[in-house]
Amino acid sequence: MYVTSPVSIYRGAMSFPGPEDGKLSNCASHIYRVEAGKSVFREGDSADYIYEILEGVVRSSKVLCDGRRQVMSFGYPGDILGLSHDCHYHSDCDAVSDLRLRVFKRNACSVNTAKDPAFSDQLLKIAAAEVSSMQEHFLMLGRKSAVEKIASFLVALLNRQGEKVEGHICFDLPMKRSDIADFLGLTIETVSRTLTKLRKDGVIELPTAHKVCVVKPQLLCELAERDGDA
Amino acid sequence: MYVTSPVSIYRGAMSFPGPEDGKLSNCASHIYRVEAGKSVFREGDSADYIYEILEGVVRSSKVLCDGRRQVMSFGYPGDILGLSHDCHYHSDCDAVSDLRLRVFKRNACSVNTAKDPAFSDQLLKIAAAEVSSMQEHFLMLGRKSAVEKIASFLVALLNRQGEKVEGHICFDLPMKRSDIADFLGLTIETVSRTLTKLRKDGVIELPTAHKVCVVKPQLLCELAERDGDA
DNA sequence: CGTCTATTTGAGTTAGCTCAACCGTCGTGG
DNA sequence: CCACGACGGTTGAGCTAACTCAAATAGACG
Repeated sequence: MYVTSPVSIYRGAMSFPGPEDGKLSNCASHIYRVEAGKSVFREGDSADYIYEILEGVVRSSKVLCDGRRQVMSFGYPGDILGLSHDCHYHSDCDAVSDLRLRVFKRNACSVNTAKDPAFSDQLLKIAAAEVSSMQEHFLMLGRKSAVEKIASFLVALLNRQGEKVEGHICFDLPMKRSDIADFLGLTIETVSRTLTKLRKDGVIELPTAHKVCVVKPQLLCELAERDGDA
Repeated sequence: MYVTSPVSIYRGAMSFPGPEDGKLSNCASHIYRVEAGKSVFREGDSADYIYEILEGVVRSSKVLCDGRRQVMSFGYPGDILGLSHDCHYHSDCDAVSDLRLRVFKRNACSVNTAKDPAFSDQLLKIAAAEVSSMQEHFLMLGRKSAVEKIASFLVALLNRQGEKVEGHICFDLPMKRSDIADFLGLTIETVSRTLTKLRKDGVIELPTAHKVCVVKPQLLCELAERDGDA
């Protein structure tokens, strides 16, 4: 019933309806590059900037004191990072791949970056959409099996990133298995085993560990919703 | 490290920093009552109104086609219900107890209820706070044990609702066990067993099934973060 | 070629689930 | 007034999906 993207729309962060570069362009901005593996900002940092992803993939996460981690979202081009209701960021944000970001300076401790009603309204819409998609993620974390979680994740990436390659729909899986595990509330072993199972069942192919080709998209979608046993 | 409220701030919905009645009062509004057990709105309904809870507790949830349910949040007085980025609500919303709501009419399909920049900015702040607190819930759903989940839940209610009663801090638990289970991603049996365990360990008392007295708040907070075995 | 890290695979364990029985409370109707 | 049924909550017993621990394999890089 709800196979809407449980990825990409989950950042620590807000999402644009589409990668419509320039929506925020009425504000002073400049371009910022971040190398894969480096941090964009940390939880608790002064939230001085809002970022729009132009290129690359980011990971937004939180950690418990004992090291357990929850990845909140993966951000893709078009997504917005760094909205906060107070002066500080509320999650860590790291570059999964090399990034190109557009940076907007915030006004002191205001949520908005500028006293521009249209801009504020745009951010509100983004925030409301964000809440809505986070709710999908709740369903996944709380109520889905490992197979359903992995399938849902792949379907989301497929919808966001998929490209036709000789009959199959393929996409990159730039993040590590541990990132996927922490996103779905699983262990790396379970992620690996489940991907292997989907491969053996002929649902997907894994040309490399970071490349997925979906052989049976229909079946994958069904698995995302109900834990079929075929 | 993060024992901030994983409840109440999670509605399908947005939250006020505090129960500051009247913040939205620049808009036409009236009062609406809903009986315990009745629905306020359903997922997919036309999102014509935004609600502020004046009295009572609401449950916001989503269901999968096979009936599995995830409760997103419980809303308490001061919380805002019904924000949407498009024309429809994105979760079901039901009265856990008798409600008194303040109702605001939305303008067509705009997120905002009125062309009022200050109001819009207020909603944005609420939405950003909402996102931030939903992230805490992610950590809980994805990474915490049953004891930690229940303890976190009780701590959140304690912070929001707790009142001193002869030494202990007590509060109501108006929702059913199944609501708690669907909120925490557990079964009713596990919720019941875990509450019993906390009672037997002397952490809490349960005068009735819907009343909690916290005997050892400090210990409860520790359990909320790390699954101690005492 | 060797080292380091990521991933996969295997074997055994367990937290939480399922199924089932039981109990208490409350409202209804004889 | 009491019997009865419905519903919500608790408790028990056994099962299983996912976890933990451990080892093997595969790339990536100097």
